[in-house]
Amino acid sequence: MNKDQVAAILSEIGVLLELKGENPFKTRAYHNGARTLEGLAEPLEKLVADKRLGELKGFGEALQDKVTTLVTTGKLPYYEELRASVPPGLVAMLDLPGVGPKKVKKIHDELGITTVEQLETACQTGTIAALEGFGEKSQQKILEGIAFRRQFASRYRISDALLAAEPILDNLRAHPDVIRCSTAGSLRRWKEVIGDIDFVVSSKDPAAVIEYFVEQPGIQSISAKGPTKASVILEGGIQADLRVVADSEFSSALAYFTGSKEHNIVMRQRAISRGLRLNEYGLFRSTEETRDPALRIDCRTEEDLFQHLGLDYIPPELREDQGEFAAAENHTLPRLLDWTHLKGSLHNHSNWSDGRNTLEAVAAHALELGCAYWAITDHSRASFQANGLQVSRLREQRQAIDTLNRQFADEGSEFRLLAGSEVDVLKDGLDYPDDVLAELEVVVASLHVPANNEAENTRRLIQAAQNPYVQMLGHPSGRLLLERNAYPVDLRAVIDACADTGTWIELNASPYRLDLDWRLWNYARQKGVKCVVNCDAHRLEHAGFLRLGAGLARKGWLGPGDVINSLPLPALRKALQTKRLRH
DNA sequence: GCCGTTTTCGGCCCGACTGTTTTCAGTCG
Repeated sequence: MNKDQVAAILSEIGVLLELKGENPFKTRAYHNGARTLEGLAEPLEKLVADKRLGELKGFGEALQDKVTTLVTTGKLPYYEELRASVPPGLVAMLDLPGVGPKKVKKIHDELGITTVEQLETACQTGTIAALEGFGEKSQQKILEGIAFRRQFASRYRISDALLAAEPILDNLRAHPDVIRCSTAGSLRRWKEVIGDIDFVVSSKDPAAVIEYFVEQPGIQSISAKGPTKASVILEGGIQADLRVVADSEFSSALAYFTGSKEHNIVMRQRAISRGLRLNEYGLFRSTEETRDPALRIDCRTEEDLFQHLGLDYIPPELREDQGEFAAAENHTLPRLLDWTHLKGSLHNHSNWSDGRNTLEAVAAHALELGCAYWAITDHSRASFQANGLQVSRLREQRQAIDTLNRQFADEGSEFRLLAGSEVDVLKDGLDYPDDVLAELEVVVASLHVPANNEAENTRRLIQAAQNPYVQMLGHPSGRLLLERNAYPVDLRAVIDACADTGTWIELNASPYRLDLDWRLWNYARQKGVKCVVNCDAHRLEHAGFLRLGAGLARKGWLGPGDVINSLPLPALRKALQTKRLRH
């Protein structure tokens, strides 16, 4: 068993003990142990073999024994017994908002409820509201939480869809009978959440391609298989549809299956107004329903298709009927950001707070990716749960960063870490005083504990934007895709305040966030507010989120000129100073 | 369950929110 597997089990033991009402310091010992293992620099097997587990902070006799057993035998009787003694439904209840271990325990102990379904029934009959410590509102909130989960049962974050789709696309592309192929649908439009994956392929031998498709690795079941289309369910539950067409039909099929529905309606209307007809089989010189090849206008590519309808090429990300037609007619579509324009990320964590990796490892990884800079913005002190930095540790970290940067300079490297903070936006202001913020190169202000009140949250974010040392607001809506809605906040008012104060807004590129939402970026751009595409990286591989964030920036009509971290380091340093110099 | 001694057990434990309370418990980040 490797360290991640062992850490997951320690963490689960912690959760199970919480549900049993164990001493909270004991449960925390397990959670702490899990986190220590996750951040381990050397192989856990070696540590166990050398009997050096006791050197780890927080590893006493009990944890050393349990981890040693897990690593050497792959099993732990204590864990298995514990797990058997707690109904799995209780663990699932913990995912509901406002429901923690104490409440689950009460629901279980007093009502004998062991599943989420039973809990739902108990809410509907008013049994939960009658429990001591609960009331109408908690009962309602639990019901809403259950409904929310059900509503998103077959929705997937774009990162998961890309991970499933790209290997299949690569395989299709390599197949000898495939002429052209692409993803389509919401995935190609780069929606943050998708329902299913669509592929469009052109081929002279559709049957061969269909056969090949349904035999791809990672397919759980085949739901439909015909001469030109097939549907499968992938492991993980995502449905994937393949449509095979003749190569002459490829551009119109691709446009048709890419959508959006609203975009396609306007496209067809434009065709009709020109005495043409557009459908998935082509663009035809007729207003009648037809597939007659003699009437088809030759459109080899989507570019041709748009051109025949009097439009510049509209990138798939913009096909939402959100103003792209007017811009394509007037030749004012923006030149969109490409993820290779990005030179680094300005909001990231290290193991000084809740990140997994050391400063050295983070810097080495960013350098290897070809970044010019990478900001370290660990949590501020109020984020206690994330091991937020007291001022003294913040200054200590700054020294460590300076030391690393001197090494880069000595080696002749242009790469630099930037010293910063993700400072909490608290009820009465920021978590560090201005003189401390002034010492930092990069300050991201984030609201982690919102009020249940739109005006109040809006006020706090605007106040944060007004601080001269805050260059940008982090994940301004607080949403977690498919998990939690945004907190109530008037984002247009916040954007206006950022425009007034010269504050940037983050496009948090974590697949759970993708926040600020793409729907608001065009508004922000028109107001002159700059975007920063940030990874919010907590481990090395999160640097890959830059690609996701760039996709969503494109969807928000942003070009390289709108995105601060497309600037090279000297220009970036200057931009970081702009707001401060005004004071 | 761990730590650090005051060498045998007490302390560990931020800040803010909601909802259920009438001064606080539970939850969350």
